[in-house]
Amino acid sequence: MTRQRELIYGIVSAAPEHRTAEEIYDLARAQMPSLARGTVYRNLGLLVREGLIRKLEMPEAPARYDREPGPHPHLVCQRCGRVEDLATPEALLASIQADLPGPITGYDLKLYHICPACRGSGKDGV
Amino acid sequence: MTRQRELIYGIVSAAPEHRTAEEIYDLARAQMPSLARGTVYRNLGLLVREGLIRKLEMPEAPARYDREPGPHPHLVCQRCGRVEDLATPEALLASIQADLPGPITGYDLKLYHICPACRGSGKDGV
DNA sequence: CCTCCTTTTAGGATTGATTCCTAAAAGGAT
DNA sequence: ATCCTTTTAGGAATCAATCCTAAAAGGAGG
Repeated sequence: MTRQRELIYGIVSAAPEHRTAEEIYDLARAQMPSLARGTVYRNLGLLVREGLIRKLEMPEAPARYDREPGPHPHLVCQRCGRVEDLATPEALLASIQADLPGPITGYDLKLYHICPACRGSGKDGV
Repeated sequence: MTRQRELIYGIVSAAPEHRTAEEIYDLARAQMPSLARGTVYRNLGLLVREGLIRKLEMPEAPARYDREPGPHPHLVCQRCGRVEDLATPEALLASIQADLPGPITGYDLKLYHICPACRGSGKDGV
């Protein structure tokens, strides 16, 4: 485990934020200025493949990384892109699975809303 | 409504396939060889904004377009990328909504599996 | 079927997230 | 310290998607 990978994993696993690769790159460079962008992408991919973190593809926006690798739904703000974790609706998935012929190997459930912060300000935000 | 837009909408709405912009571009050019790729993208975006079709963002792959604009889950093959529509699990969504403070403005549920065709062939496919 | 004005198109350049490439540096046994 | 493997830095390359611009097409009056 190189210092670079440890730093990157530390940033993702330390907080519940779901950051983009670029945000992680900026935070990491504050501690290791020579860190290359490609190294961040490669290590994030590695950590995902090892099952330590999870990658969240976002519509019309860069992917975000979740320190919680297990499957669970996400609540996404349509304005600012902020993401929150939700509890897995076991019953719902079981009932859907019951109607299907083959096994479900994974799922991705995103629920969209306008977060309190964005609802407050009348602005259009990101 | 220009001939180009009618052609593009016709291709998406005619079949239950969930095609990529590139596939739609190829099919459309068979009938109108001068059609530009940018025109396909612009019109697909327009049709989505008008609510006539729906855009499906796919992980690590180009977006696909669904002739059914209403919200519903999708069953996605992890090998070949083929997409099928599923019925909306009203109860599931209602129970999730009940636990949240604000209104859900939309959702995206993808269930992953290996489709029968891909399961059959032992191959690695796309 | 002219005219004028607005919208759309073709074609190609551009963008932006992400991946790939290569020589140099770091790991990490022994 | 040595040797071999893995990883990194830095920058080029990729690719879906968007943007740009001059030319073409709509289309409302007449």
